Amino acid sequence: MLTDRELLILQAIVQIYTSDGQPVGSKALVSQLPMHVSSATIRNEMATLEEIGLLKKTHSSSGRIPSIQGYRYYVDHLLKPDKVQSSDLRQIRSSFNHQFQEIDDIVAESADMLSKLTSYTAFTVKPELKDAKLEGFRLVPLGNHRVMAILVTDNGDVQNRTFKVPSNVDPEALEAVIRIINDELVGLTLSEVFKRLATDIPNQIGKYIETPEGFLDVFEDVLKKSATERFFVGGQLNLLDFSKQHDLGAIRSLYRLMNHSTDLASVLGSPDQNIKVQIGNEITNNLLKNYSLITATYDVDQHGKGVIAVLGPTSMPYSKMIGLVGAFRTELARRLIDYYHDIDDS
Amino acid sequence: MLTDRELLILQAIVQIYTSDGQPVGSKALVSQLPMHVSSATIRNEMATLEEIGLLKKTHSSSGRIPSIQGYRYYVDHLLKPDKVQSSDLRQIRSSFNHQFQEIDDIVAESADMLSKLTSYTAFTVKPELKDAKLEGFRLVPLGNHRVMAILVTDNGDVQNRTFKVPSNVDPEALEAVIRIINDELVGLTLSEVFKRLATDIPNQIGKYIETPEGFLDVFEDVLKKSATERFFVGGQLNLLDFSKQHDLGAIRSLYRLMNHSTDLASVLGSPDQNIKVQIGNEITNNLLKNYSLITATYDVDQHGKGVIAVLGPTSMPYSKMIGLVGAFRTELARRLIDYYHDIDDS
DNA sequence: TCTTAGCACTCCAATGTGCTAAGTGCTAAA
DNA sequence: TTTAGCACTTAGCACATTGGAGTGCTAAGA
Repeated sequence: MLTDRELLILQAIVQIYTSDGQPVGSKALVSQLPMHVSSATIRNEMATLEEIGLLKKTHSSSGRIPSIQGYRYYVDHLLKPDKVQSSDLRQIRSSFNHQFQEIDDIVAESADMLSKLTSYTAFTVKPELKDAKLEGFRLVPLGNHRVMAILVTDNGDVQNRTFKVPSNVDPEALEAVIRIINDELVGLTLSEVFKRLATDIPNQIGKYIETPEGFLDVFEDVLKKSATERFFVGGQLNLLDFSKQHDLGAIRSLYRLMNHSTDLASVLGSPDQNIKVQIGNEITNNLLKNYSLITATYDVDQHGKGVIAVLGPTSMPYSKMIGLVGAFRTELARRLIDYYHDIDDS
Repeated sequence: MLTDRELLILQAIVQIYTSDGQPVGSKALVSQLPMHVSSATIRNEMATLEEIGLLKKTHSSSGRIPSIQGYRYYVDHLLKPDKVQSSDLRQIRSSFNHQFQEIDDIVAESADMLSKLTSYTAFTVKPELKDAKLEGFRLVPLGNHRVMAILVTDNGDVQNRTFKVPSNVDPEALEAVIRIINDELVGLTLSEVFKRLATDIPNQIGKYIETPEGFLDVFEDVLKKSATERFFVGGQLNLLDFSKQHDLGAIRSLYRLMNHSTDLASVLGSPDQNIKVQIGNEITNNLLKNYSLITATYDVDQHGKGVIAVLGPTSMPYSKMIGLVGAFRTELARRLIDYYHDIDDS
């Protein structure tokens, strides 16, 4: 069990180190602490904190910096989120103050905004579609045997994809197929749609089209697209600033990671209600073991839940960041609820 | 006028420097030249070449490196394009050997491929659409007063955008508008379409919709999208490798440049038939004054012309790069002609 | 007149040295 | 338990030293 003074020292070291990046020595710390003790005393306390594993040194005579466990302890027990600066709040609100035509625009804009506010790299994930219902499916002939497939879900998402149909498929058959899909699939949730596509639908369609597989591929493609295109990244370049390692190979892999939606999905993980802080090697992905990740869900009522996240150095100012992420997610949720409100009512 | 020996020396220096990156000294050069002369002779020749402005030193007692003019002279008079390696050619062809559904996929893939082959940053630009004709325009109602506008041009390009219509617009009015557009605009070139949109079309539409401006905006948006989304970039991260300057600000601006289509348009310039090499400050954009840019057009017959480009260090191996770019553009053109062939015939 | 060996000179890059500032651990006294 | 004092460690910086690769110049030879 830690004494009050040890807690104070740990807290001070985390705060100082995360704000100026320099290891904290005993003398410097004396002036920053509320009570008056000598530097020697601090040294002793530091030594015990190091023994416990909450602090470490960069070299044998250096000041102390928090270890992963030190950050962990700080985040779990000592931190209280900063109130977000009113200028930041104003900036968020004004950037949300546009007329957006599509959700994607809002969520993409959010990633940029969040990265600007934090000066780290930010991720945003659209509200999950799993429970969304298929609201409409259209095939629009574009001439020359090309067709655009459009899929609309009840939470306003629109996906499309063009493809070619074999020249032996006649327009009436296509009409019939659309009718089947509209009759059988519209109104179901997307996961149910997937199930049906794997079971009875191919047979029904097979009556009209000789090789239904190709056609179903298109349908699945569009569905998959709406699953994979949920991820947005902002401030990718900021990584260059806060990533001290100048190992180009590592940075390159990171960029690849950030642009690969399935990898991102596994990193951002399954949303729970709280703001989650993962520090260093606590992050599942090995590439990120020298960074910290703050994730939070946002809740758009009946339209599902999405995720926002900030990736920065382990030495980030956690209290500020957590405050910011917390404020941002409520603003984003509010904006999206507005958006859906407009759609539903019009 | 340069003597044969001076030419040989210039050529050798460019080749050595572009392959190993080290300034070339007189002694090292002796062993690389076909004839036998002493290092002192080389030194004399180098001095005159420096006087003319084709070589320069990095410091007073360093070996020589080519100046911008030196590269220029080399590229204009001494270089002959390398034959492209058969492994590279195989790689290009195999990557083109897929079934692509959209031109964009082919052109985007090209940018990646070209950057991989060169290990520099590559740009590809879709064939120009200016003379393309509007082949079809559709408005597809998606429910909840949302509509998707789809625009098809005769060279196979498909653009789309969803938007909301005011709730006081009734479906029949929309039908009427589509009919007007199909009757009046389909078949015209895009530039003619733009003209009509600025003149008489608003009046005609005004009969059916109270505020035609919003609607026309959408139309223009879609047209603009097809103009701005012509640019693809591959291997952006390679910039980190070959850009020796570790000035993060500069790199950041470069990334911004690469993702800003109008800036890119001005950098890549107007295509002419030859492969064009711009070296250092010959490039119009100041940010690129420490790089070299190789641009080439590719010709897809009646479907227009596009551009490919490679951005690398001024000390790039020009003969290899020019050979590669030359081969690549013919392969790309061939692949696109195939693509259009499939569309037109089906 | 062109080429070449020889030599003095220049500069970079690597290495080593010395110093300082900031830090530590330990000990003994308060 | 706290503190002052002291010996010790290390990073970081400024500075000097050195070796090597290169140059330009000169004078002699072809």
